[in-house]
Amino acid sequence: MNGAVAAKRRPQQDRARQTQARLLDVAGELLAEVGIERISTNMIAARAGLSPPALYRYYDDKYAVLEALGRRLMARQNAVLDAWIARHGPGGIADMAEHVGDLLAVNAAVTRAEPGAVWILRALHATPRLVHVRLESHRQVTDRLADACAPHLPGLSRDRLWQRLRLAVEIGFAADEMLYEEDRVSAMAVLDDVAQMLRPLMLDLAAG
Amino acid sequence: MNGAVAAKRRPQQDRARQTQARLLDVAGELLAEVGIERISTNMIAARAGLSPPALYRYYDDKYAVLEALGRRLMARQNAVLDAWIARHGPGGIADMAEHVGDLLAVNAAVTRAEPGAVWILRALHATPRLVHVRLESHRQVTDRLADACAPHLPGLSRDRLWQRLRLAVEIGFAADEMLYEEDRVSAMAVLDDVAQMLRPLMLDLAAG
DNA sequence: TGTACATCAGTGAACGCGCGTTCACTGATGTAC
DNA sequence: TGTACATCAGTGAACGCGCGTTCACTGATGTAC
Repeated sequence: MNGAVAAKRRPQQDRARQTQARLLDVAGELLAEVGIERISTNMIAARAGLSPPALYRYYDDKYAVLEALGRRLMARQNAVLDAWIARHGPGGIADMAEHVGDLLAVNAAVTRAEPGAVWILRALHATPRLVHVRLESHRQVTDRLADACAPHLPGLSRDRLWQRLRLAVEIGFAADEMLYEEDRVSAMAVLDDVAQMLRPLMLDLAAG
Repeated sequence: MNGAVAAKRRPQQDRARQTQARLLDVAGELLAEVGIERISTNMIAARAGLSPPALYRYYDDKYAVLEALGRRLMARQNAVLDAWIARHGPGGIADMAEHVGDLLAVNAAVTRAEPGAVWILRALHATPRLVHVRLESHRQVTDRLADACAPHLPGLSRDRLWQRLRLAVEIGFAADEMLYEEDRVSAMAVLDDVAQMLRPLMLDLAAG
């Protein structure tokens, strides 16, 4: 009477864990090289040095691979977000507003480090069966920021706070993504400008 | 000795022009329904009530269809931009900054009117062979805005102006796109907030 | 330390399917007289 | 107004290919004694 369908079992051996991670690394590379509408399970397996069926030991189907890839990237983004909140959350809205540029910078660093990161985000965005992953992640980021801000804004409705931060999150990610295709702008200048724009949006919450 | 490869000849009859437009309409619908990695030329032709080879009378290949679809949407966006510039450009930076909300609103209206508009934009974004279309369009929008602003900002370097506006353009489109997947925010509130953020960014140009 | 055995990781070969595209063709439309 | 003819719009059938996925299997690793 244990578990109904029970997804995939987690790998037991070290070799397997490496293989599983390699599949994601390779999928990221391939997304960047050929895009979401050309990538295939056979391609991913081949590049990872595996035969096609091996992939199915780790993922239920093609979409499960891409979803796992997206979730891994977003978990890394969440980790730097948590670190930032731990450092600046206690200092209140003013402290967070002042250091919003740092958050953009560390997030950009995560994206830069992951192979094909920007193509992962775009693929999730452009695939109906996967949009929910990105959406959930952005909402989760917004939730965490709202949790960090709310204690310092006793008079403000949670809903209004959330909506403002949601927009800020979207803008932060959009600016980061833009840097990967637009080479006519300076990365530093853009991140500075975005920080400058988001600061009043946050401080405004405290004022209003 | 006329033209080398010469792309596709433009259709001569009315019937043909309607067919060509219908192919794009249908492609937009299908992008929204099945996404970039499931859409196919056979699918597009079938939904348009045509046999597969008919599509090739109008477009060289699958990517040409999607590119044409993207360009048609962007031409419509450019049209409302031009109207806005014609109305508010002569009034100077202050007038434009004040009415930036109108621009966001009419642009959002264009997106809303086109079937699958948001999926078109995402598909362009996620397909290596098509990214250049979106990039060119955003740059063109930025150019036009820079042309409108430059006469009122004699002291400012064109490059700095352009980079600022480029960011504003990206943010405007990102906010518009967000509205289609995030139902926890109010469209009006978001567009208002974005307008409020972009206003100082523009006025700042005049001041600095 | 050696070995028998259980479990885990990965393979070779194959499947049915729909893809993008081309060919030689037919039916529809427009034009000249 | 009628008709012969040129051009344009769309079709039926087929192609080779790589897709996602499954099957029954083999080789690698870990464990108990």
